[in-house]
Amino acid sequence: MKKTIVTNDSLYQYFAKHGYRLTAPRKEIISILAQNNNHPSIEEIYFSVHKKYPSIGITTVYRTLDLLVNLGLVHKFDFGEGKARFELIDHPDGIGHHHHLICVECKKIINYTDFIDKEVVLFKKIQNRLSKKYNFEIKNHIVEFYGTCEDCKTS
Amino acid sequence: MKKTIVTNDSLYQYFAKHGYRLTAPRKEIISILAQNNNHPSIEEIYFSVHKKYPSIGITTVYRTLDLLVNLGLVHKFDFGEGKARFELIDHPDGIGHHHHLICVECKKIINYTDFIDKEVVLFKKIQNRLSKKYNFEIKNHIVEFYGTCEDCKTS
DNA sequence: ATTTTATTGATAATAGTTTTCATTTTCATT
DNA sequence: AATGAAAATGAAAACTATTATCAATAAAAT
Repeated sequence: MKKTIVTNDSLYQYFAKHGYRLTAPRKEIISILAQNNNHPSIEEIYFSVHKKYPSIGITTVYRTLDLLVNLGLVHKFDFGEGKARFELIDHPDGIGHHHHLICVECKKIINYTDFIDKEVVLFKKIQNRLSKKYNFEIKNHIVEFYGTCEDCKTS
Repeated sequence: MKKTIVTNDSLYQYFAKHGYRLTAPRKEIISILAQNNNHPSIEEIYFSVHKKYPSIGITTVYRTLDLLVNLGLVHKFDFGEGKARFELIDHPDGIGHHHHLICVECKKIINYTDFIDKEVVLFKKIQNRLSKKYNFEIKNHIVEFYGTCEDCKTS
């Protein structure tokens, strides 16, 4: 799946502009996220990165994800499993953008893209108004439907 | 703030139907939630309930909230603070329904109701299609905009 | 009344995340 | 290229929200 990844150069600029450094472990973590749109957890990211960069510590993964969230490059999800999950933010109207159906029982997550167009058009409008009204710089949004999935309805 | 609270009787029926009992601590917890639309945390709920019902243990609060979420009466939020927050679910088109703006830095939460009508109309349509397509029983939805608030933009 | 089943509360255990701190790396400036 | 300042890293310890355990209690069914 193709993501609208920024080039290393412009990423570098972006980090520098905010006073941070685009180091090897950070690049590796971003690269893993770019290959993966299944909202991986810290542990999953850690293991993936570890293959290419065995010296990495899990603390760095935590810190990097935190940084990426604050830079507005990554979104942090909590689907009720007791651990966070992460995903690179595409342009909200770009390829790859999706919303979620979440089963409150088994925590299964379904990505859907139906209606995304209509949702995005509405949200763009809402976002403009809200950011002006509250002087709030909106970086991304999430939409989630909670309920019971096919498998858990019966049992 | 008025919530569309079910009466004790019908609540009782609802619990019974699912094989649960509407006990004193559970009633107290629900009552606290009904008075409070500021998404309280477990600890906050615990302290509130404790005033009226001092013998309650925090474990019961955890368990009850978990139950209420599974029954579809309460929504569990995670705003990135490392702890959950809860809120009674109103009818999605009813009074009190709101969406959120969340500051990724200071975790401040702004409830907004602007555009709720349009959002709700669209979501009702989406919800119908999704629940059929995925055979998923949707109980509620959330919409959240993430970004940087007024105060944190400058610093 | 009695039996069964669900619920409760205290405690202990778990797991995800954060803090601390000494070491290393990166970048800007010689 | 060498140096110094600032930022980033990794290991370990500390923290904290949440969950599991288990004996005691309360509620419903018989």
